[in-house]
Amino acid sequence: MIAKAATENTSGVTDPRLDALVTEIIGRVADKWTMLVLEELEAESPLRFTRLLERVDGVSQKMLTQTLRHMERDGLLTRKVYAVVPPKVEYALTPLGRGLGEAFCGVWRWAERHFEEIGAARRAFDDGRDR
Amino acid sequence: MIAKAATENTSGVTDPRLDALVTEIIGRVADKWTMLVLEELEAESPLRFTRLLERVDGVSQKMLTQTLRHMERDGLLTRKVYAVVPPKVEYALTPLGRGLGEAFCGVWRWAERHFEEIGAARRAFDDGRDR
DNA sequence: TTCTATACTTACCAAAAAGAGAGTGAAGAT
DNA sequence: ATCTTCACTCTCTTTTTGGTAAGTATAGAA
Repeated sequence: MIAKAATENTSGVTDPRLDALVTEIIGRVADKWTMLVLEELEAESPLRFTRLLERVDGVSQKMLTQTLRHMERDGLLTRKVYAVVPPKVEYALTPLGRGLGEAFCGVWRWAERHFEEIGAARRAFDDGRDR
Repeated sequence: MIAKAATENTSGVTDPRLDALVTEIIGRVADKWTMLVLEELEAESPLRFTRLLERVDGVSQKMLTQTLRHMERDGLLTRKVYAVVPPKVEYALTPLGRGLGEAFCGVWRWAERHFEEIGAARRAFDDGRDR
C-alpha cells in the first residue's frame, strides 16, 4: 500500500490512532470550500473577506466564515483584524497552508490529466445502465 | 498560483468550465469513504464486498455500495460479478484508481508530517477563544 | 424443510449541513 | 438625519446525508 505506508512503524503495523487522526485531518481539509479558498489565497494573499466572497464561486457568507474559521484554527491561515470602521479583516496563508496547497496540487493535476478519462468512464457506465 | 497553474492557457486565463469540472471531480473523489476504499484496495486487490465492509472501519452497507458504485462509474475500479450462489463480487482498482491513490499520497503525507503542528494550532486557537 | 451465506435494494427516519435573509454597529459621506 | 460599507452573527427553513432494518434470490448443507 502506498498511501498508508508512511504511518507504519518498524513492525509493519499501522497505529490506528494516528490513522484516525490523519483521516480526520484529511476529511477536514479535503473539503470543497477549503480547497477553493486555499487556491485563491495561493493566487493572492492577503485577501479581505469580501474579496474572497467574490472570488470563491458560489460560496455563501456563512460557509465562507465557517471555512475561514476552521482554516484559522488548523493554522492554515492568519486572520488580521484592523480596528477601523467599516471593519477590515485580512486573510493570508501560513507556511503550513502553503504546504497543503502544494500537496493538493498533485490531486488537482491528477484530476486535470484524467478528467476526460473520467468523463468517458461515466458515459460508458451510464450507457450500460440504460440498456 | 501553484495548483491552478496547469489549467491556464497561454493567455493566462483559466477556463471556468474546466475549473468547474475539475472541482467537481475533486469534490467527488475527496470524500471520506472513497479515500478509505482506495486505501484498502491499494493494500489488496481484488477484494469482495464483505471483506471491504469488514476492513473499512465504520462504513455501512449502504454507504459502501454507494461509494463503490460511484467509484465504478468514475472508472476508478472494476466490479466483477461471478454467476454463482451465494453471489460473489470482486472489486479491483483500475490504473486510473491507482493513479488517484498515488496523488492522494501527497496529501496523506502532508497530514502525517504536520498533524502535530495542526494539533498545536488548534490548542492555541481554542485557548485564545476561552479567555 | 429450514437455515445459511452473499450482495445487494428499498423504505423510513433522524441528524447534520447548508441556504436565505434579517440584524448589528459605528464612522464617515451626502 | 439618513445612507453606506464591512464583516460578520443569528434564526429559520430546506436539502442532503447517513443509519437502521427489512426484503430478495438461490444453492447447498443439515
